[in-house]
Amino acid sequence: MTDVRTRFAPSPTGFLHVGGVRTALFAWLVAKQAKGQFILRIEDTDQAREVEGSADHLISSLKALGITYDEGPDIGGPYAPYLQSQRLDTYKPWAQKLIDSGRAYADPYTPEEIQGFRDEARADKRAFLYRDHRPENPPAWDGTMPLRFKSEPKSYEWHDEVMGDLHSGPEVIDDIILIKSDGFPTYNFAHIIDDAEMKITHVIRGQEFLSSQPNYLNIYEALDLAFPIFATMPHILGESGNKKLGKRDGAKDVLDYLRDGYLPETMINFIASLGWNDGTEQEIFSTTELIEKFSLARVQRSGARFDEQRLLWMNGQHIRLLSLDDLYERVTDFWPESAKKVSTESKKQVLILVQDRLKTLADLPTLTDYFFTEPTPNWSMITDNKQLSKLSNEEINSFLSQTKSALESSEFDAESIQNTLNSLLETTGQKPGILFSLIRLAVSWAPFSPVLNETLSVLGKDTVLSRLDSAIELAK
RNA sequence: GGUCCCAUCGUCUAACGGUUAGGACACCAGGUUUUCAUCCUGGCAAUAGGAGUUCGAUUCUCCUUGGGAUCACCA
Repeated sequence: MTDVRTRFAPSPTGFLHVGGVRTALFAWLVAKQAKGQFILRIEDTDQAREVEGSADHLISSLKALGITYDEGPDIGGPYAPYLQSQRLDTYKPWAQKLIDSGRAYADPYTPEEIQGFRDEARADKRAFLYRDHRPENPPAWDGTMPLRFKSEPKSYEWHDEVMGDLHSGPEVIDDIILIKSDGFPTYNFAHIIDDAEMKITHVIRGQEFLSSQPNYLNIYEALDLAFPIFATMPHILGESGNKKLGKRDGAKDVLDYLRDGYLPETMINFIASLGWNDGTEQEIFSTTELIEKFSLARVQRSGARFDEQRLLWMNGQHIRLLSLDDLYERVTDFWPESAKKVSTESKKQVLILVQDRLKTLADLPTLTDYFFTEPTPNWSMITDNKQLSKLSNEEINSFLSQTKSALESSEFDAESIQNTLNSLLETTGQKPGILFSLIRLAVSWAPFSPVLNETLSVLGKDTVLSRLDSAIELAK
């Protein structure tokens, strides 16, 4: 068994979105599982569509997600270069081979003439095939005209690791362009050569290439190349509508998800589970588990919709799995302004309390701001509360005052506070839902906060007492 | 339009031809002698339609319908 070698071969036409990530991820998983190699190759043969800087952007996106490659444009490898625009000399002999064997010829038509043929076919309600207009005596190819493949129309049956057994008829085989008049090869030609040269074993790509697959098979044969293993991924659909997720339909840059506080392992887990599962009821997978358990055969054939709600839930799950130190590392850029000068120790104490509540790292400020700075009282949080709104200001004043004096004489570790709070319930005769909600708001004025006794303990006695004072003032 | 691919709860999905069609997200209702976005329990909710094969079809076959992809000197 030869080494498994898979590749991700994007064109540098913009940012990397979840659809692209999935293709890359699955190819990566196949390679990792087999202890083979994963290669990044940039398909930049269309200078017109190229977007400045997107190759670098692609590279940093893969790195940020932890999808590491063994060979690539920035790190080189045995089959360098990995930028197609730098491989022009590689394609020439292969093109020549086809010319010599009579399987490629110069296309003498102007684009307008071809468009004319196309319109004609359309008017006749039949499919346009270039080979119907194949010139009888094409001129010698001098590089200024497109080089066309001279196809041999036939039926094919082939196997696809994801889609199963596929077939096609001769009517889909045509004389496609191998080399454009600008001297660059088309994707259709270049990827076949590169995959062969780079000894790629598995060609994993999106569904949009399925209909040109028979043409590729025809070229492999003309070139006398063995077929690699094919795997066609179904598309990821946009949130609304059934369209393939693309940049036009609001597909987001994966780096944006990371900036929004999603963990790389969440993105990996989520994207993998879009169209794949291991047959058990497990939902949360570490990247290591994914490498171990992934299989192309279990990839769904139908498209999957991208569901941000599920992504959000999954991110919370992954955040909870992190060790405190790891989490602390990752939230470095997410603390509120007010926490900037606070010690690591204090921030970690706060982090322990909120780890269970974070859904994205970006939730950190709203969840923790009041630990580091004086919160702005918002009395409507009391009047809008179903239970608290029934209390009169006198009652509020009284409850808070009793709380204050009880806490004044209490030790301030979480357990002592809990005892103090519990006896407070007895002396005031209030339900926890009312008394504790009141205390919570008085010290935090936040919509959500962690367990009360621990929150108070971390805030510290002085802060708690002074905030209770302020609230008592407000209730007067 | 031609060709190809696809079709289970709203969404992601599970189910050697034999299951009360399972799980997860979301939603709803309870619970956790403490709020809450955590956690726990429960509920709602699906095999697109029609034939056929079979003792028995979500599963196999065909038709219909629906969705998608592709028909570039883009990838």
